[in-house]
Amino acid sequence: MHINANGFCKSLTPKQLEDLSNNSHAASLKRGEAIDGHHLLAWPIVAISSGVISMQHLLEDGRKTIAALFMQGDIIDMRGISSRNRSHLIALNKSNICRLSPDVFESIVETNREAQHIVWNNLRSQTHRAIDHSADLAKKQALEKLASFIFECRHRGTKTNKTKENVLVDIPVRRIDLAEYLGMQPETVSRSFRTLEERGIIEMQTISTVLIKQAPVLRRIANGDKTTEKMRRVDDDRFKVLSFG
Amino acid sequence: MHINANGFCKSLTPKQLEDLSNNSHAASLKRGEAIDGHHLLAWPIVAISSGVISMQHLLEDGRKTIAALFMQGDIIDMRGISSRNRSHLIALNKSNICRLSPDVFESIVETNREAQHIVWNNLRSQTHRAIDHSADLAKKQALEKLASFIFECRHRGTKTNKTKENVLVDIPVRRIDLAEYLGMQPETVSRSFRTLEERGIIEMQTISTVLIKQAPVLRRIANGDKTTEKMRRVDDDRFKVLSFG
DNA sequence: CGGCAAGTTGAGCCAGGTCAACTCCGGTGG
DNA sequence: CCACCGGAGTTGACCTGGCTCAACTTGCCG
Repeated sequence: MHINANGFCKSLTPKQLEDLSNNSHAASLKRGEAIDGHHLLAWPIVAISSGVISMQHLLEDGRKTIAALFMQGDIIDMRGISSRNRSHLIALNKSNICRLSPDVFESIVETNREAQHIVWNNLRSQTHRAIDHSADLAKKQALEKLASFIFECRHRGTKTNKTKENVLVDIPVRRIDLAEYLGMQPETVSRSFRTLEERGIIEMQTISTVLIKQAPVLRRIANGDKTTEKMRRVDDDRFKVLSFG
Repeated sequence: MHINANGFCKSLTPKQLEDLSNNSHAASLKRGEAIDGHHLLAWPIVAISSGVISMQHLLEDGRKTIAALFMQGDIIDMRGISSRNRSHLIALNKSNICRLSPDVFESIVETNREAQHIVWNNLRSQTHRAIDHSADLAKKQALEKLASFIFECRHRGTKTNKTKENVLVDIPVRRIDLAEYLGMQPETVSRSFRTLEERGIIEMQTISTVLIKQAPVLRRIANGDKTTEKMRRVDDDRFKVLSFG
C-alpha cells in the first residue's frame, strides 16, 4: 500500500476540496530553496506532491545534518517546531508542495475518516522511518549505511523501474546530500559506492541510478553481516576460472 | 504541556474506560524483559504508564542498537511492524504497560476528540524526537551526544527535581543502554561523563543523577560549539588564582 | 560473604574524517 | 563553437576520535 498526498486529496469530499484550495498555499521550490520560517508559523502543515524535501539541522560550528528526507505523499506537521528549533526545511530537488493551515487540516482530519487514516498512517510511517534511520546511524559502518539507503530508496522511490524486478533504483539526491543524511563525508560515500561496484554487487548506470546485481548480498551487508567480505574473494576466484575456461 | 497516558485515560468517558479495561492487557515488566512478539500481533498498541521501554534493533553479527526510548505517557503503535522487522520492545526498567487492541484504540480515537489530540500529539512528538535523535547520531561527537542526552532526560524526565531550577537530572537507564542508544561504547560513555565532570560542567550525585553546574556551557556543547574546549583552561586559570589568593 | 554483572581505566589500533589535488560536467558569454 | 568557470564528484595521503581488548574496581543481590 502506497500512502500519498494524492490519496489524501482523493479521499476528500468536494466541499472539503474546496475548503482545502481556499485555505492552502501551493508552491514550487527549486533545489536549495528553503520553506520560509515565517510562512511555517501560519501554514505549519506541508504536503509534498513531488520532489524531495530535507529537514536540516545546523550545528554551532557549521556542521550540517539532514535529519530526515520527505518525499511525495509525506505530510510534514511542523506545529510547535518552526520557532524553537534550529531545523529548516530545504528542497533538494525541484519540488511541489502545498501548505495548509492547522484549522482546515484539523477539520478535515476530524470529519473525514479515510483522510484521517491516510494522515495517521503517514505520520506513523514517518516515525518508524526515523527510528530505523537512527538505528542505521548508530551502529552501522559506511558500507552498511549505504546499502540500507539503497533499499530505502527502492522502497520509497516513485521513479523506480518496477518492471526489472525492482533492481533499478533511483537515488533522488546528490552525493553531498546523501553524505549529510547518512552522517558521513562525501569522500566516504564515493569510496563506498566504488567498493560495492568493485565487488560486483551493484553497478552505476548513471550517477543517480543504481542497478542492484546481487540483492541478497546487498541485503546482508545492510543487515551488518560481515561474512559478505569473504564473498568478494569467492567471486574473484570464479571469475578467474571463467576467464581461463 | 506534558502529554501522557494518564492524560489519555483522563480524557475518556466512563463507557470508554470500561471498554478499555475490557479490551486491554495491563502488564508489568522487569528489566530486560521483552514484550512478546505474538502478543504484539493481537495487541499492537502499547501505552506506557511507568518505566522505560526500548526499541532494539539487532544486526546480523550481534551488534545491538537501541533505536528509540519510550517513557511514561508514550503510546507505541506497532501495527505492521511486529513481524517484518527485526526490532524488539524491551524494558530497561521495571515498567508498567497497557496493551490495546486496534479496534478499541481506533474506536476511542475516532469518537473522542480530546483523546485523539493527545494520541496525535504524542505520535508527532515521537517523530520529532526520533528525527532529532538522528541528527544527534549523524554528526555529533561523543561529548556532544552525551550533552544532548542529558538535556533529553531533563526534558522528558518525570523524576527530575524541578525545585532546583531543573539542574538535577535523573538518567533512567544503565550506562550500557545509554551507550547503545547513543551509538557508542560503554567505555566512551564513561570517559565522556568524566570529561564533563573534570571541566566542572556537571557533577555526578549518584551513578544515575547528574547535577548540571553550568547549563549554558552544556547547552553549547550539545549544539556543537567547539569553543567550549578553551573554557576549560580559563576555569583552570581562575582556579589557580583563587587558590593562590 | 561470595559471585557476577556493570562500570571504569589504560594502551594500542583502525575506520573514516580531513586536507589537497585533480577530473568531470553543465552553464555562460565572447 | 569553444573557452572559461564553478560546483560536484573522485582519488590519494595522512591523521585522529573513538573502538577494541584486557585488567581492574565497584556495586548489587542472594
